[in-house]
Amino acid sequence: MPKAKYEQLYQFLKEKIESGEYPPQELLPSEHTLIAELGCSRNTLRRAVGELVRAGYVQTMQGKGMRNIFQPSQQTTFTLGTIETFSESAARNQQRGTSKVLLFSSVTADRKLAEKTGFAENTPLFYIQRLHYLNERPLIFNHSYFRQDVAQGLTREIAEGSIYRYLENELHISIINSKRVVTVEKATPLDLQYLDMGDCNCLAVVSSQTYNSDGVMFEYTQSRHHPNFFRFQDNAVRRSAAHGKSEGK
Amino acid sequence: MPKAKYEQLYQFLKEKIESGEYPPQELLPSEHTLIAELGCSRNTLRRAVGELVRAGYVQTMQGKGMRNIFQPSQQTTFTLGTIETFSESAARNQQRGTSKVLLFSSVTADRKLAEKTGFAENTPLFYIQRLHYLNERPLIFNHSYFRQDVAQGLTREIAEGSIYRYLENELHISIINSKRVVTVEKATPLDLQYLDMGDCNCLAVVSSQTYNSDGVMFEYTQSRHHPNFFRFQDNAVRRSAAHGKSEGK
DNA sequence: GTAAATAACTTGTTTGAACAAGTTTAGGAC
DNA sequence: GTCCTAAACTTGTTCAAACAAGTTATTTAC
Repeated sequence: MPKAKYEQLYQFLKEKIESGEYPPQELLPSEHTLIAELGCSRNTLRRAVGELVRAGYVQTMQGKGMRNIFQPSQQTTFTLGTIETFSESAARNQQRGTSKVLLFSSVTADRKLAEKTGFAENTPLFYIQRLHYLNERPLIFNHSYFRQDVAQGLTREIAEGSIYRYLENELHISIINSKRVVTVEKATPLDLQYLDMGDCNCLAVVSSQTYNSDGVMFEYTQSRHHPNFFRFQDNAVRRSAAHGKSEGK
Repeated sequence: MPKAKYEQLYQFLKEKIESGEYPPQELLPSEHTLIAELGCSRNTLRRAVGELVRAGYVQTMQGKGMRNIFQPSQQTTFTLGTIETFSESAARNQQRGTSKVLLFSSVTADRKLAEKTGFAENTPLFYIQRLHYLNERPLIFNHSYFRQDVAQGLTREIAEGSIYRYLENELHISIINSKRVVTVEKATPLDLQYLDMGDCNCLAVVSSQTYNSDGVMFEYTQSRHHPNFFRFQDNAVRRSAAHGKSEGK
């Protein structure tokens, strides 16, 4: 449902690449050709191409062209750069995700909690513990804190479903961006109790601070992932690199 | 040394934000104002702003403006979206990084190694084990594989210094992009031997496949990070989100 | 005073154009 | 043939303009 033309072009080219319509490791048609083919301006095409580069589908080289570098192993559970809920991500991978609320409570941020989460001291918060299952396996143990004055009317029943749907559709809060940090931590007794971790004593922890359109951080969530099923993907682009000389053929 | 104007504007605004010249949590001057102030076109300014958004410095809201959401805890050891060598990253954090080559050898990819790395079977490779220290502490155990036909003339002496400097400056190879995956793995006896991990039996593993301008993957590196010192940072932006309504003041 | 309509902002998208810079191809001198 | 040069590509950057869409402030009608 993207209405922006550059989003449509991005999706269109992405699907053509994924389906193998453009031969792997080969150059795509030039900008000039694509513009004529797709009926758009150069700027709009380049915007779509820029996203393909960031997503790791193509690499562009000044003077040469753009090369298809897609490899079909890319479908993974988690992607970077976008905010996705657990259920959205599960659906995208055609797997069944379910969630269980272990705890729904109200707390006030003390010094220690304020330090950890980034909320101001004495802020009234909802504290929610949730367990996420993928195909009946408990994989993620979630600790979430929501500002009570922003997430007004949040209940345990809502948390059983989708909190974000409530925030966006009912409260009309717009989620803008989320700062995330991935670390590795020792497992707590609680982790060991709920996640079936075998003999691993560490897990992957994704801490995220989420902001709304007023610039206030309204959510802090710590997602503790089962080590064997955690996978974070990224494509890095070398900035302002001198491009290589041709080697002929 | 960035010559592109939008890069200069990005750096300029980034530094102004970091130094507190723009008040935190407040709106920055409007595009119109900044254009007049900086002497550039709207497109060029917006390109710089787009990078600030991706880097998590500002959030933009249609109709409202752009808000400074920088928080000074952002200087960490590793960043996403860019390719940095260990020494570059250490220097940026004003810490002393040293490296030691544990093994320099030639191998040929068998089926298992080909499966793991993504190289074709029977590809001649350099296999290098390196240990990276930060402030005398061993933190990263690196397993690198380089295609011999691309990294011609690579020696143990070069690996003691900077491999990338050799590839870029001597061989004139241009590194374009790198696909990375972060996972958590059980520590091997080798990990335990070299990294002082205490009672943790898992570590963070960053596997990366790096491509040159000919689209050939010439490097596969598995970086095994000490769990207590691993930190991966990211800023996610909610795509095509409906922006929130004003709440007045 | 209140509320609706309007104007004046803000950022978001798209187009067109020109030039810069890197690569490949074609042609010419020898 | 070889080598150099020039032309014809390619992508990269910057500018200018117009309109769309969301928000805020102002004006107008009652």
